[in-house]
Amino acid sequence: MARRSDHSREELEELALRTARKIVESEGAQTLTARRLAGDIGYTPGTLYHLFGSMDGVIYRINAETLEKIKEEIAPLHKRKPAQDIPADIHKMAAAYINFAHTHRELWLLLFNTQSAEQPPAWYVEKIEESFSPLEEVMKPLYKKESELKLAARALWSAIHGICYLEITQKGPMRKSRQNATEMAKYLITSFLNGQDRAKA
Amino acid sequence: MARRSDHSREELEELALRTARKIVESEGAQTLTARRLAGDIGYTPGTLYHLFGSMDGVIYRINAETLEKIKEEIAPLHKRKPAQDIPADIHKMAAAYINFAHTHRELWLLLFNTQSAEQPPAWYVEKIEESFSPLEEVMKPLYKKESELKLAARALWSAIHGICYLEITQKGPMRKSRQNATEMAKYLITSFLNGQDRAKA
DNA sequence: ACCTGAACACCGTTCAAGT
DNA sequence: ACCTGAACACCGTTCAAGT
Repeated sequence: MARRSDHSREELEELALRTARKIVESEGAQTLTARRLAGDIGYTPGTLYHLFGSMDGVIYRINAETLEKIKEEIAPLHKRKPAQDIPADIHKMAAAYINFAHTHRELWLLLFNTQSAEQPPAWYVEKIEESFSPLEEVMKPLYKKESELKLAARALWSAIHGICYLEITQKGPMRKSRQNATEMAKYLITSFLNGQDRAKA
Repeated sequence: MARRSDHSREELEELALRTARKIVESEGAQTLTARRLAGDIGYTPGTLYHLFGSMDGVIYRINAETLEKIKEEIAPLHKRKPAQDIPADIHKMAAAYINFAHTHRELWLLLFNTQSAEQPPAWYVEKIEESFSPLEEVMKPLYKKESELKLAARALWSAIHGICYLEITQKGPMRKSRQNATEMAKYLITSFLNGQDRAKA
């Protein structure tokens, strides 16, 4: 059995989170249990509670990392230097989001398809808002009013997410095919942006 | 203890499903367990496996009922007699959907926020497709090509669902307020339909 | 044939006791 | 202070045995 001298608290937390993420990625969210995780890192369940407070605490930490990764995948697609093609940037972001959900299916499901008993901590809610900011930034030039920007960006983001979610979970009316979610998102974004141009004209 | 003479198989199934739905509605999906449900109807867990095969089997049956209810709430909002105001019908359907999710929160979460180990049975997949048909029907006059109708209807439905889902689960970037999901859906639908008109013109 | 009841192999979580 | 290990109160599921 491992002893406290083996790792500092920080090292132990990192080891636990890395191992937990590996379990989820390779065997799904269902197999991430306190006993399994503790066993894999050579400690007992009690240690996890000492470090993270609860299993939900572990999950929030993993999900925060996943949100960070999503943001990293999406943010660079906003090229601000040359003459901006905003619709193209939005299309790229949506495609990157859908692609992330497919390539990191289990982590993405842990993020969106898990219900925890606890209320999410404030730092986690903040992470959610951050992960979403790149789209709002790209869309900024399209709106004069801050309130309309927020409404439009959130509505569009939720829409893209919904298309992705129903495809991945197979809980909506659509066939199993990766092409479809991307295609739907493309169609939706194009129509949405067209409609907004028109409303302004 | 109850005996087989007390109920026919059909009666017993109905009793179990009615009781299960009541448990979910009043105490959430988490409290629906085999032992709890069996206890509430005066039988043992084994009986539930005899009737439904598994707890997932029970959940699919409840979810099928919920899909039926959703369809019932949404279908009548399509008034086909007078001069049709298709956008108005779509707005009403979205509002009804979002309203259902709020008034039947726990049943709606059981439908969309639960991951089962089993593959959904064919009759359940059929139910999903059916529940979604009213929107496709309303949108039909807007499209010449069947394939575009399908793409547009599914994209829009998924989008509305996504807006609703992220509000209810609080997993997306938005504040807690019922007004917001409805408002976002309104904005999205209006822009989407505007954009499609324009693409056709 | 229908249903039980006990068992199997697990859960999340807590906390006195050890080092 | 850190971690254990045992306990508490549960899970879903199976299946021989009873009626």
